Amino acid sequence: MTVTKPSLFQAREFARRAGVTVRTLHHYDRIGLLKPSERTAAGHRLYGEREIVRLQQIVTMKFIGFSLKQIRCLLEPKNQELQTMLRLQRRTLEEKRRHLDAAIRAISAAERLTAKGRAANWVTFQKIIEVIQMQNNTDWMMQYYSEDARRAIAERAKDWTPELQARCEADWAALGKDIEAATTEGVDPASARAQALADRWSKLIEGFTGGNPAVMEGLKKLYSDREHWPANATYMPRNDPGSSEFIRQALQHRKAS
Amino acid sequence: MTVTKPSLFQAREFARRAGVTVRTLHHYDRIGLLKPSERTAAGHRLYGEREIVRLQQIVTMKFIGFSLKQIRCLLEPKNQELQTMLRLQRRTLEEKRRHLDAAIRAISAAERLTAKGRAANWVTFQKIIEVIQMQNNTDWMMQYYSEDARRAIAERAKDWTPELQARCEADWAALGKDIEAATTEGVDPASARAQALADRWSKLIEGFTGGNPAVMEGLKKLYSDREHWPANATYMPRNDPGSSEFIRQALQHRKAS
DNA sequence: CAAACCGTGACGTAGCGTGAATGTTC
DNA sequence: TGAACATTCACGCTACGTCACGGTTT
Repeated sequence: MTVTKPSLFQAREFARRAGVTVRTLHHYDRIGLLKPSERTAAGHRLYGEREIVRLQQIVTMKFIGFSLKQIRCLLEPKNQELQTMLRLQRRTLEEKRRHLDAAIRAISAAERLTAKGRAANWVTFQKIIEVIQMQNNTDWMMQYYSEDARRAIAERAKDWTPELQARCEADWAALGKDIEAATTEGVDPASARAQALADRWSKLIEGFTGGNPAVMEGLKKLYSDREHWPANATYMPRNDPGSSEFIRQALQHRKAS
Repeated sequence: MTVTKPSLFQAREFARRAGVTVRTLHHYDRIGLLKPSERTAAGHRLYGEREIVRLQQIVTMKFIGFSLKQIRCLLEPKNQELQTMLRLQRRTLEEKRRHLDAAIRAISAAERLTAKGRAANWVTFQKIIEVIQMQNNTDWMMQYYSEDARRAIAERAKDWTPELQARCEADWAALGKDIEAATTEGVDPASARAQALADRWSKLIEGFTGGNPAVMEGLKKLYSDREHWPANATYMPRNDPGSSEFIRQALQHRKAS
């Protein structure tokens, strides 16, 4: 009769089979995630078939991005909430991906700018990130918009290509830089140069609002409620009140004329 | 005459402006990334305008995903390789995003399977990840394909939608599961059931090769060179030689008939 | 006997969070 | 004088990598 082969593996071979290191096995042993089925007299670890399966499961869940603690929990036989955890984990990963995308877009924009312009400019770079962060926090910003405004924004978002987005980001960045230069040089808000800047500003704003008064209303509310912005919102010109004040004055002069 | 305002900030206020915590400032101080411009007699930190700029730069680069060590290096005035670092960092982030995408796809596929099937099945899950990992390591696998084969693969990749991909992943997963069941039950490779499995197998293979002999040649080389697969390649049935052996035999029987 | 394996510590990593114990400023 | 600041330790966390030192297997 055929004897069921015990098929025990030493650490090295066992680790190779699953694509992990021996140190990893030690670690999993210590934290109680995966213990050898037995030990030799000298204390060498021996793993069996069941351990192979378990290790594969562990590797699988690591790929999904679960922490070892979560994995230990999920592998308990009584545990039935894998479905729930999968959903949650997917949300988490999607969140991370949004951040990654934003970072990549920021770098790309910066590369384009430094490529055609001169040396890398920090202010420009930060402006870009402000804009991207803003786009990223769309959900939070929406609370400032009325129903009408939201519909209008959603409508315009439909034909909003990545190229358009990049273009827009670069424009805002360049404008921010120029305004900052103007303020530090002490340019008069009534001067022609300031008026040109104000023009570019309102053009860009219009590009976002689409001329819709409801959207502009929301935008105004958003900006005047500065003190309620989330603490981590470094992405708006709160650190540079000079620029927005400058634009405000320039716009007033334009209206007056 | 107007005196230039010193505008010094205490830790709390300074941190709030940049959206970081006081502890973070302590940390940056200790590792020499950002030191206060001065201290009060009691040792309280005081930060000036220049530090504001620097902190913003730090936050910006953190957003991009640079490590504090890299940031410290990049912020040295003599440093001129920002361009290079940006390019590298983008590559890194894109790599991470690929992994994230793969993980998300894996979860989605698993969710679909567990939704219509019964409880979550680990074997199925792992099969999915094998396939996804395989897709992910396209670059490495390409070395096994001839010029012709690569062109053919690239051609077919053009109309390769995510839906198709998901469908394909699920099919492979299901097939892998069924084969495993058959082997453990000791099904005869010559039996009708085994032939059905072999049929499904070759259909899926054909779906990838498109019937192109060059592609099939490469695939064969790839699979026969098992010992040179990267150590971390848990994504191929190396741990389950039984299944592939079973299919090999079943296919031979089919040829013979 | 030598090579190749095994074991157990124990420290290092990144970027802070979170106290604890204590002094300073308004 | 009390509240709200500030300071410096110092341990905790993730998932192992990387020695160091010494025993075991073949």
